[in-house]
Amino acid sequence: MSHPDLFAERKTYFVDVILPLAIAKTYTYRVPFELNEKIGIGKRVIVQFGKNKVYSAIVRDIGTAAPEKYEAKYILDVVDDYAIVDEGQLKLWDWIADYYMCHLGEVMQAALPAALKMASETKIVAADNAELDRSTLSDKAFLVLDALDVAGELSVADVTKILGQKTVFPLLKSLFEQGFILISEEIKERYKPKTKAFLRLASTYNDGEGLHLLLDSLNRAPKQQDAVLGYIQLSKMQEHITRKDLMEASGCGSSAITSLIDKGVFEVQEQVVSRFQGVDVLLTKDFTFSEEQQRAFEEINKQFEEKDVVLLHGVTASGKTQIYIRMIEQALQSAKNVLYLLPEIALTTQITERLKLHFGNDLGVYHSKFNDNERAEVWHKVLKNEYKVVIGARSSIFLPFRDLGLIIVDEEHESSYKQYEPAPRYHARDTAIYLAYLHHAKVLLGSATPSIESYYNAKAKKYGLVQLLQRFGEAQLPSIEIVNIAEAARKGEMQSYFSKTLLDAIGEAVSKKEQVILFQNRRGHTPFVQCSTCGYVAKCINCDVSLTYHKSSNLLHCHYCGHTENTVSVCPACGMPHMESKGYGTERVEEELEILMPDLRIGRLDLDSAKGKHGFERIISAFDDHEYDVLIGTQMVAKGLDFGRVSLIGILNADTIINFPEFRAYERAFSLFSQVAGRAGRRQDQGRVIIQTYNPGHRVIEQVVNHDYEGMFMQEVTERKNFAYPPFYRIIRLDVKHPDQQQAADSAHKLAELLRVSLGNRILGPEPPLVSRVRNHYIQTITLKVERVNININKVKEIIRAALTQFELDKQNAGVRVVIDVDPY
DNA sequence: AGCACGCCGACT
DNA sequence: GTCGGCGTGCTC
Repeated sequence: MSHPDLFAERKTYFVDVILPLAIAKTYTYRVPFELNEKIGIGKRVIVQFGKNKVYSAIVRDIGTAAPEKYEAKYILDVVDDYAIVDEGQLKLWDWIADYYMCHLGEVMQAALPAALKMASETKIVAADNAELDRSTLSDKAFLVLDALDVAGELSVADVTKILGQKTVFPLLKSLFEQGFILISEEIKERYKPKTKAFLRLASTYNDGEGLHLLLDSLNRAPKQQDAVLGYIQLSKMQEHITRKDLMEASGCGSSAITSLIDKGVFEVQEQVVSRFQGVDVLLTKDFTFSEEQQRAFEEINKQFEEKDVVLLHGVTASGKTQIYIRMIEQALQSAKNVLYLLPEIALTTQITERLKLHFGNDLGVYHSKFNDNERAEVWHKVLKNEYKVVIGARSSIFLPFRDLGLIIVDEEHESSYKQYEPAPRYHARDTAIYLAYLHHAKVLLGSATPSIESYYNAKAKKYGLVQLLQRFGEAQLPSIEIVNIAEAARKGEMQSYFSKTLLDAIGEAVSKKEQVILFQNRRGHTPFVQCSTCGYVAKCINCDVSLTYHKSSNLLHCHYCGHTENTVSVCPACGMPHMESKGYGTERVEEELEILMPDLRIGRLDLDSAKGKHGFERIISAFDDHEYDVLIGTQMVAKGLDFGRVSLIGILNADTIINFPEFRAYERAFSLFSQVAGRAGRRQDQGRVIIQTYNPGHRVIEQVVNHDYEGMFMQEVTERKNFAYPPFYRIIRLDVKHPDQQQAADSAHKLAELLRVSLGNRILGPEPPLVSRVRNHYIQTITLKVERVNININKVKEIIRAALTQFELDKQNAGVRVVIDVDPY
């Protein structure tokens, strides 16, 4: 039977696709007739690109005009039955590529979890799912699984060979979705989540009849009967029943239960349980607002009537989280979805647990410590609108939201919202504001120490502003004391890196069974080793930085490229055996404190100790369980963690942070110290903070002591205005990189001149950055400062693009890489 | 990003 | 004489 009208309708379609590559253009492919029905914007298609590379690309546009200058290749297949990104998301991608001056393909790379980006070199492995039924599978699927059993791991290209066909993605996709295979990324997990074994009655006995039969059959085992009856009783009251629960409730012993498990009456189910159960007393499911919170909540809503963005400036422990929860509930009531953004590091902790308590299965969590299969799963659930609320880190702005009503950006000032490497170098807070605009949603920014930009926008009435300047309940602001290190040393009151004041305070706190956090923003043992005879400093062979000694590995580490080398006792430059350790990182602080106070139980939290999927949580929960008296850490300890028993915070050396040569140094120091200080005394007692410094009179120190955010802000604003920094100017940074120092300098110079033609003295540099060589590439930085008013930033970007095109045309700049960072942090 | 094509040095 | 170094340009 033929359908003539259908044939008459047969059109040839061409699709523009986004490839997951750093390429400027989209590429046009031809759609074979048999795929006409399946094609759609936002679906993945399999295309060959170049000689023998196959990618999954995203359809961006569909048209009917054939390209004139070349013969379009056919798309090989359509992977998806439904679009995995919608047009709104594609608009967001466009915006990011345009605003942050990168390629669409790079945005796609950042946006999609790897499991949705299958390419020919992607590895697949068999899932650990022996009980899955293979009998319904097609011959081809069977063949793939068989091969996997033998080889353990296959690349997509291998599968192509095995099957002798080009289009394997739909098959792999269906195997992935049925749980037969995993897309290999991080399947190895070092630390298992905490699980508990629960009992469940086998499903055959779940109905009345089955149960009767069971009880009859247990006639001669009264204890087992009791156990089953006890289970039935318990299951009416609680969802999860442990062996222990059942033994207590039914009065029967362990052996009766074991027999029942052996008989298959009970099934044992391992369930992941939270490590943070019952930590929080402030936040039970039905909390009541303080008057202050109620006022803030109402105020936010009022501001939202006029403003799309509201900044909630609330001191630490003022109860912002409760307000967020109310805001979320409110959005859900109007059937809107919510995105709650947090910095990566704060996310792995208590807040997630609290929100879980509140929103249960309506809550999705998304961050980089999830392996890729988990991320793909969240993606699909968001797509199907199964989550009402998503809590996530930076990259969760890319999830395929349906109908966002509210985006919360918590810890709005956090620099980790900005992605450095690789492109897209986007700022999740700023991107979230655009995302909200696309959804006609509202944005609530929250911070105890707002970024200068956001606070400025609030003061300028661009954003709404709501302040919450009292701590919740009884909690008081901590008292902050300053110790002048130079003076203490003169009086002989310094032992190693600790003043007498600090040591006494530690002793006192610990004797009261309270806990202490010590803050030293440097990891490793010794930041550099130097020869005391000739001044030689051990440096990285690839980068222009000193090597940090790590005691745990007994190696010198480069924190920029990861290079390590052996330690030396004899100076390689002058041959004298006078290599000395200079400075101190967290490892050394730990070591010294152990010597001074041997009875202390000391934990350490830094990038090194928090490695692995659950490394961070392991340390945090150990500290929370009071397995340590003291936690020594880098800025990781500052991020949104609440510990009820911490009464003392020590900042060992404030000066390294304050004196960091960067225009945001004071702002950062202020917020970092305030955040760290905020960890002290979150309950009734006033916490105590001790800051050791060589500059006790420094204005930032004084502002921290006086909790004077406003003062810090006013002074910063004045300086930023005088020296042409944000929020008054935009900054675009261009890093010119080349393995040869002279080449990097020459090319950077040329590029700067090209830019100056139109942009004049808005162009600064080139000059070598703080670390002028990384991974054997020399760097020259050109900085562009553009007024916020009266200048069309898009024109400026056009000028930059034109200059870059011209720059690349010049053969003398061959091999030079230019990295653009818009709004660098 | 990958990969082929292409033009100059140390080897069978 | 060739194998192979990675510089340059293209991929629908």
